[in-house]
Parts: sequence; C-alpha cells; structure tokens
Amino acid sequence: MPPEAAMTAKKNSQDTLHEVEDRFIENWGDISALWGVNRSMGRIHALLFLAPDPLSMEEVATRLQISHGNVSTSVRDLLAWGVIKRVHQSGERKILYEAEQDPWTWFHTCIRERRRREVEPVRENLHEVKDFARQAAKEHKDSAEGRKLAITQAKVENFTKYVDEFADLIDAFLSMGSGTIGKFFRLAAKFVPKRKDLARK
Amino acid sequence: MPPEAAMTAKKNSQDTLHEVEDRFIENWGDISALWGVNRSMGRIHALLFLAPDPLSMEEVATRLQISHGNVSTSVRDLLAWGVIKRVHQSGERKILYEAEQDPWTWFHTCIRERRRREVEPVRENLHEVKDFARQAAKEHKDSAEGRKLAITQAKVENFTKYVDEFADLIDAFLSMGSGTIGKFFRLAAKFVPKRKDLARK
DNA sequence: CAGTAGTGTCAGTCTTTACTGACATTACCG
DNA sequence: CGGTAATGTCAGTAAAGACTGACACTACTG
Repeated sequence: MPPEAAMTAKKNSQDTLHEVEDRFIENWGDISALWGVNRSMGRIHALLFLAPDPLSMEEVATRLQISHGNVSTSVRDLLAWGVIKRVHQSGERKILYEAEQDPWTWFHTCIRERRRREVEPVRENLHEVKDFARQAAKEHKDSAEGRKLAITQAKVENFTKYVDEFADLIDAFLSMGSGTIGKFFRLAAKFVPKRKDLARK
Repeated sequence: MPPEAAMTAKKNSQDTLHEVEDRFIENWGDISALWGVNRSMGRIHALLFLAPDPLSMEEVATRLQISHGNVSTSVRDLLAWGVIKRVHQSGERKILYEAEQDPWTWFHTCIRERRRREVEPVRENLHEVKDFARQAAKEHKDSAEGRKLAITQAKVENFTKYVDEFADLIDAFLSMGSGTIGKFFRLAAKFVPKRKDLARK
C-alpha cells in the first residue's frame, strides 16, 4: 500500500509538460499584446524559448494551432528582431528555429531594436517640432499671440530635452553586459530611499 | 520699405501656434499608439500639457475633432493614470482639466501605473507557472518525460528570476526623485564602455 | 425644485490589425 | 534538371479595438 501510487488520477508527465508550456506561452502572449507586439510573435517566441531542441515551422504551427502563413510572417519578424535564429541541418531541406536562451540577451536585443525602430524616429520628429517652434517664436516675438507661442515653444523644448535624457538612459542600460547588470542593480539600489512601499513582495 | 513686412505671405502667429501644437500632439499620439496606449489618450494628454490654461471637455473635443464621448472616456482613464487632474472653479458648473507639467513627474507616474497594472499581474501569473512547474518536475522526476519537464522547469524558473530582477530595476528607477535622476544618469554613464556605436547623435 | 448645462455610459458602427489559406517561389533531392 | 517538400506572399476575411452619438444621469443655478 504505497501512498504515492494511490494518488488521485495523476496526469502523465507529457500532459503536464504540455500544460506548463501552455501556461508560460499564453502568459507571454498576453504580455506581448499588452505592450503593442502581436500575440503570435510572443507565443512563438515563448515556445522556441522553452523547446529543448530547435523546431520547424510546421511543428510550431501544429503546436500553437495557427496557420503556417502566420508562422512564416511571425518568424520573419522575430528573425528581424534578432531574438531567434535559423538552424540548418545537413542533408535536410527543412529549416529549424531556436530562440536565444539567455533572457538578458534577448531582452537587451528587444530594447535595442525598439529604441532604433520607434524611439529614434519619434525623437527626430520631436526635434523638428522643437526647431520649428523656436523659429516661429523668434519670428512672432513681438505680437500678443507670440507670447503664447513662446510659452509653448519652451514646453516643447523642455520636453524634448527630457526625451533625449531618457534615450541616454536607455543607451546606458544597453551598454552593460549581462555581467555588468548585477553590479548595476546593486548600484541602483543605493538610490532607493528608506521607504519600502515599493517593495516587490 | 521695411524688409520684415515684405516677407512672403507670413502666417499669423495664431496659425503658427496651432501648427506647433498639432505637430506635437500628433507625434505624441503616434508614440502612444506604438506602445499600446490608445491614440486619443495620448493626443488629449499632449494638448493639456501644452495648454497654458486648463481646458474643458468641450474645448478638447472641438480642438481635436473627436466626440465628447471619446473625450469623457479618455479623460477618465488619464485621471486614473494620474497624469491629469480636475480643476474646479467657483460658481461654475464646468470642470476643467490640466496636465502635470513636469515631464519627469508624469513619466514616473506612467511607469509606476504600468508596473502596477501590467507587470505585476503578469509576474504573479509567472510565479504560479513556476511553482506549478516545480511541483510537476518533482512528481515526475523518475520518468523519461520527467527529464524534459525538469529542463522546462529550470527555464521557467530562470526566466521568472530575471523578470523579478527587472521589476527591481524599475523600482529603483521609481524611487528616485527628479533631483536624483541627474545623479543617476551620471552614475549610469560610468557603466558605459568605451565603444561609441550607441551614441545618440 | 424645475430647468438645463455638463458629464457619463454603452450599443452599434467604423477602423485597424491580425490571421487564414490558396497560389507563387525557392532550393534541395535523386 | 524535373519533381516536390518547404517556405514565402498577399488578397480576402475575421477579430479586436476605437469612436460616435443617442440617451441617462448628475448637480448647479436661478
């Protein structure tokens, strides 16, 4: 009478593995959607991250129940972002894919790409607006409406400066190696004041 | 013959102000959309940020050419995020709204809210998956499939730990006052290695 | 305390984005 | 250098998300 063996309807380990994967994958899909990245990309990335071996597109499509067209498109994007890579195997037509395993490395990659694709264009745009505002304020500085213009110009300028500083912070973050990040955390902690109301747990 | 007055079809300063505002507002709307926040919220926030005086909902709706229903909903959300606030004026039914003027303050607020609303639930979820995976790996550790389960469990655990660390970094960032941020930037710069390929300009 | 300006809500509609699946293309195989 | 398995493309469709506007509610005002 071993109590272990008598456990109530114990699922087999394969189903359990499947469930662990699913929960992780869906969670990751949710985060992606939340932050403006499409859900399929997030799910595929999560699956490849968990998979012990590289997977083919067909395997991905079957596992996640999505069309191969969707997989093809999403995989192209993930490759462009640099968070997954191709694995060719000799004497085989099929291409396999695997995800970067170190979370820091791919997180770093995502931030860098996002900065390049999204932050930078927006920042350029903002600088144009700033320059336009400055020029306009100069031209109209004598009229009554010009005063308002000057106020707005100052705000735009202040804001732009702030965005630039933030971009610098991102750069500082990106410049750290995954070894440095630990040191950085410890250093950042020194700037945390006594109050504990932001504590995690 | 003053050359100033002869300038080619110089726009009046009110139109110019309008254009500066528009360009800033649309830019901000774009960023918002890009990062998974709806465009109306971003545009309204930008308008209130630039406005020299608080505005009513009707003024916002007219200025941005959107329905008052949309304004009402977006303003509710902006209030919940804490980036704008009501301004009551005595003997007046109408409620006016104004935006926080310090970029650091509202950026700080956005990060804090986003952490609370989005990062935290996701992190809790992840911890559940982690615990489930750990338990499952323990139960099945003797089977062949159990080995795969153990590998997956380790990945989930590693990943969770990383997300926790990142949440800590956010906390460190949030704990800084807008005075401290400057010091922080300078400190962060020390971690930037020699290579300049990430330089901004 | 009736009248009404101002605000809130939400069902329906419009807009945007994501996904599917049929067809086109590629590249390895014998 | 055909044959074909695998991948790529993209028009059409489905799903998600945002916006409008009619109606409901609220609270000031006279």
